[in-house]
Order: sequence, then structure tokens, then C-alpha cells
Amino acid sequence: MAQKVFKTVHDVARAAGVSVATISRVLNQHPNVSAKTRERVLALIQQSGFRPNAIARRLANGRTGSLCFLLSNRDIIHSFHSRVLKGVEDYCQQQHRQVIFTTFDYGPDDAMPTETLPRMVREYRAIDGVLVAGTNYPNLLHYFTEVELPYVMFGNNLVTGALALPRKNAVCFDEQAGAREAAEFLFELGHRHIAFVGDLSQPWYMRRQQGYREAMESRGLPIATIDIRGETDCAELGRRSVPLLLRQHPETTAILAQDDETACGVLENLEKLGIRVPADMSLMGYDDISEIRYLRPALTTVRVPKATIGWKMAEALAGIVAGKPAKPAPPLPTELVIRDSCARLTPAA
Amino acid sequence: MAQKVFKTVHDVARAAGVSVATISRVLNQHPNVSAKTRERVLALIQQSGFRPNAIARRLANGRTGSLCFLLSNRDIIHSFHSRVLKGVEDYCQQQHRQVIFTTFDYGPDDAMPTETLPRMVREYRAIDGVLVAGTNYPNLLHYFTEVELPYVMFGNNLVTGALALPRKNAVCFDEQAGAREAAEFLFELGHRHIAFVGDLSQPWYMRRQQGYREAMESRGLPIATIDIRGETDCAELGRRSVPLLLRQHPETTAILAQDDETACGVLENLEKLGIRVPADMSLMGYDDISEIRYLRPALTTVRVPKATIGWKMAEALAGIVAGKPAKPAPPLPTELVIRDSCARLTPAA
DNA sequence: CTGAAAGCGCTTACAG
DNA sequence: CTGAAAGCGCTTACAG
Repeated sequence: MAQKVFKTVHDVARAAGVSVATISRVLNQHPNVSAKTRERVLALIQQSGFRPNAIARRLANGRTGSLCFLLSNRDIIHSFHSRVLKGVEDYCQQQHRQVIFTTFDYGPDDAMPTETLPRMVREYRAIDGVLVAGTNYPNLLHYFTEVELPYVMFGNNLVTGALALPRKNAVCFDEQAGAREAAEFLFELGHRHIAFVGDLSQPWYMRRQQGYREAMESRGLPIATIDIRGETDCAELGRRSVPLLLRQHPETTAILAQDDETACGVLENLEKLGIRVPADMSLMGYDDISEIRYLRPALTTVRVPKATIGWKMAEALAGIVAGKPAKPAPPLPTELVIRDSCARLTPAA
Repeated sequence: MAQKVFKTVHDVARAAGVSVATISRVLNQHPNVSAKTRERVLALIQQSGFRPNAIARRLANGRTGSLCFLLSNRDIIHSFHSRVLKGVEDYCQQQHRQVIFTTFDYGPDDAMPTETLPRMVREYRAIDGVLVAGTNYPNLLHYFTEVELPYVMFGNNLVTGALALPRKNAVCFDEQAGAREAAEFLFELGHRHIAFVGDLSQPWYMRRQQGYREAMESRGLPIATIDIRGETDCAELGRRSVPLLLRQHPETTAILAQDDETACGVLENLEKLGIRVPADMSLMGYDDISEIRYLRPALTTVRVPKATIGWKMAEALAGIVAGKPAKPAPPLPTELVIRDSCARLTPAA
């Protein structure tokens, strides 16, 4: 016999000889349905391949079920954020939520409901809330507050004014502790002249330098920081730092770079000068991005728990949306990944 | 005065002294509204910050406005697919569409409406169509056809049976031509003994090898293929290929790897044996993924137009959804990216 | 356990 | 150019 095709709950209800309310109840696993009717309806749905209209469900029950992953001010999706997104998606899949991906470029002074703001965040109820990734400024966050759109931030990536906002709805990792452990690791290897290379005008790199400084100061070791500002290409920053470092701190035996890309630049110029890593100089990155996968020597680095950050952000946002009070979560720990770019300091050196 | 907060079109209509139909018309830029009313309504909307309910709009007009980017059988989002996704998002943003990102793991023999299939693709009308990325099999594609869900595939990534399906709804790049050009480039540099390293059991790598073969045969040059099967880690495949290659084709002066990761493995083991790239051996990758960014020597490779692929896929899907007849698009061209890993063959060698 | 009916907040012919 | 009314396809008190 020809298979009936049901387009709406009404079709199913008619065939089952019950009301649409009952169909809706079995669709939503509502307990108040007799086992008998439930089975009959379920069978009908099965064989007809009936699929309820998702939009209608959302309008009726008032829940959109979707979280928006908003990547701000990035022209490409770096591997770092890909991993965060993957964590978000894993959580959402498990929770039967959907993740809407979008990007947005704006400046700190743009007036906020702007034309370029993605449509779904401007629209009312298109999304339950937004996961704020990339680089963000207070104007956008204020807008979210104004229109009462719940959001959760990736706390480590906030610029200036955004830092002062309440942090209940932020997920972050312990940037400072990661740098501290990195410096301590180099100390354990026997290094006493450890330099930090970075751009201290950026809050996140500043925190890393602070962790480094804490580790050094608590051991009475000298601080050696090469602070290069205004260079947005980290690899280039790393390259430029090498001559400065060698001149200003020639006694250095180990370098802690502000991030992996910076480390790549440092490595490149070190090698050009015939300084071998790790034989002559130990080198450490930060982040553990996939771009360093095939670097030789394999880079020892501080791994940031990217997928976990995404998962926790989605979880926090879902909680807020569900009305649970947002509570500040403790920062996520980083993990030291020991590969080949750091060596024990030999007495000869 | 206290700012009125309008929650629905009715609130706005009441304040403007018109009907909701009129509000809807100005919201949708319908021409049949007098300039006067339009302005008044617009002003009201402006100052009240009224935002129409997106879900209700979709239910009423029957369009969901969202495309689903489905990444199949990948445990992480590789940089390759990040770029494709970015292209999709760029197109969708411009078209005021939203992209729903999801992942899905399945096998070629799984029965298709499975529990693990993401909810939004199971639901009716949650999405307008799906962009199929990652590795996919016929069973999923058949399911889409069955439930009449429009889809567009990334054509280069289809396995076995999926290859035989009609390709009107596929976007692909010219894999074979890219490999041909790569081999020709090595030829121009004076190389006559060029080897291909890869896994010919995979259709995509097979196509690359075919391009290589065409270039070689048309010049009467010998084919030298190292075909290693069953190794899913390409870098490892590359590593393993080196001793085989040196034994079987010791005359080789240039290697065309099936992809960048394979090239990384080749490079690693070449260097271990003291064979310098490019001085002693030229080496070429394929894809131009971000993981090779910091490789030294910088890898000469064939760039796949990832973002363009994403853009074209989204464009094609939007066209199909809009009822335009799907027409097969010509394959997108690749681009040779010349960096430092290939050198002119000197007579001495 | 079940059904009739109102409601979610828009859009869209249809009339005027 | 504008409005009244039906409709999009569900869900959810409310009654029974």
C-alpha cells in the first residue's frame, strides 16, 4: 500500500483517531499518555516518516534552542577558535541545541545596533544567547545587556573596558599560572637566565608576563623582558625580538615566548644566527595551536584547553538561559606539553 | 519620558495608529506603503528598539533562512574546513542567512535516520538545506533525497558510491589539474625524476596521482609512485615513504607529496638522513593548510581555494532552495604557491 | 488519560 | 495605499 505522508500533527491525529494535543504529548514525551495510544501514534510517526515542523515548535513553546557562536574581529577562523567551536558544538549536540555560527567585525567605538551586526543577534528571539569569542569591546557587550540577550564571554580575550565588567558570565583559563609553570619548568631544567618575549600592551600577554615574573621573582632570578608593541604579526614580533634579546640580555639561555607564533618567529631568527634550539637556547611557546604541529624541533608549550573552554561556555550560557543564576567559574588549568625545544642546561653552557 | 517598549507588531501598530499589516509591510520593505506612514512607523521602531520575533516570521513566511554546515566524520575542525566554513559564513552574512554548524559521525552502512543524526537535520523545516563537508557516504545523501532536504556537497570528498551520484549539486576544485601543474613546475625547474607519494586507495589522492601521471607521460618521463595504503596519519605515511622511495627510485630529485601533511613527514625523514630540502631534493605539498605556515623550508604547495569552495557551496545551495535549477559548476582552479622547498636542478646533482 | 480551543507573533492574499 | 482575517504548525493550560 502507498505510504501515507503526514505533513502536520493534524494528519497524524486524524490517522490515529486522537486529537493533535495527544500527538504533541507523545512528541514531547509528556507522561500523560496511555501506553496504548503512545505506541499507536509512535508507530504511525515511524512508518510515515512524519517530521514535526521545528519552527512551529519553537514559536509555540517559546524556546529557540539555539546558541550563537559569535567570532568577532577575526578575518579567519584560527585553529584556536576552531577548537573552541568544536567544544561548543559537542555540548550543544548532547543537549539537542543548535549552534549558529557567525562572525562580526567592529570597532570599540561603533554605535551598537549597527547594520553590520549579524541579523540573528539583532532579531528578537532568533537565538537564546550568544557565545562571545574573538576580540571584543564593551560597546557590544553593553548592547547585549540592553536588549537582554544573555551572553557568555571567553574571558581571556577581553579588551580594556570589557575587563571591568562583571565576570559571572565569563569562562577563562589561568593564563598567569600557565606562564608561571612554564618558567618553573625552565628553572627545573637548570636555567637561571630566562627571558620573556611579547607585547605587554595586550592584556592577555601582560598576564602571561606576570606569571613569568612571579616565578622569577619568587626565586630571586632576574627579569628579562623584550617588550615590542604595535606589531600585530606575532611571528614577526618574534623575529624582531631576537637581535634585541641577544644585545640586551646575552646571558639568556631560555626564552619564554608570549605565544606559539611568536616562538616560531624567534626560532626562525635564532637558527639564522646559528643558535641551535634546544642545544644553545631553550624555547617555549604558549597555546599549543595546530600551526606548530610540524615544527622541528617540536615546540614545548603551554596547552590551553580550547575545547573545554567552548564546552564550558556553552554550558554556562545554557544555564543562564534556563534561569540558573550565573556563578563565576574558577579558571581552567593549562597543561605543560613537553616536546623537544627545551633542554637541560649543561654546565658547559 | 519613559521609552515605550514594544514587544510585538501589535504594540507598534497601536502606537502608530495603523494595522499590523502595515507594520509588517514596512518591516519587509514592501513597496505599498506611503512614505508618510513608513517614516512614522520606522521612527517608532527606531526609538522603541522594537525587534520582530524571528521565529514567528519564519513560521509565517515559510522560509527558515538557515543553511546547515554539516561536518561529517571529523573529530576536529581542520584548518581546511575552517576556511571552507568561513567562506560559507561570508556568503550567508551577505545574504542575511544564518549558518548552523554541526558535526556528525557515521559509517557507510548506518541506517539513516539514526539517533545520532543532528536534530536539526532530522526535524522538518529547521533548515533550508545542508552543506555537506567532511567525509560522506551514499546512505546520508540518500536520506537527504528521501526527505527532500536540498544539499550541496564538497565534491572532492566523496567516498565510493557517492562518486556515482549526480553532481549537479556539488562544488569541487580541479584536483587533477593542480597536481599536473605541480609536476610541470618541477619539470620547469629541470627535474626529470619526479616521484609521487601517497595512498592511491583514496579517490582524492588517486586523482592527484593521475594529474601527476598525465604531466609525466605527456613528457615521456618515468612514473615513480610510492603507494602506501591503510595509513590514515599522513605525516606517518610520508615518513614511511622515504626509505621505500630511496630504495626503489634512488634517482629521484623531486617529490610530489599527496598533501601537505604527507610532505611534512617526508621532510622530517629526509632531514634525518641528511638529505637537504631543497638543495638535495625538491619537495612539494598540496592543499596549503595553515599547519605548514611555520615550516622551514617554507613548503611550496598547491593551494586549494577553500573559502571560495565554501562560498560557492552556499551560493549553490541558496539557489537550489530558491528553486533555481541546479547546474553543475566547473571545478575551481587551484593555485601554485611557490615558496622555498623546490630548487632548480643543478647539473652537479 | 484526552480533547477543544486559545495562543505563539508574524505574513499574506483578498477586498476595498 | 490600507485593513480585517485567515493561516503558518505546533504547544499548553483548562476542563473533563
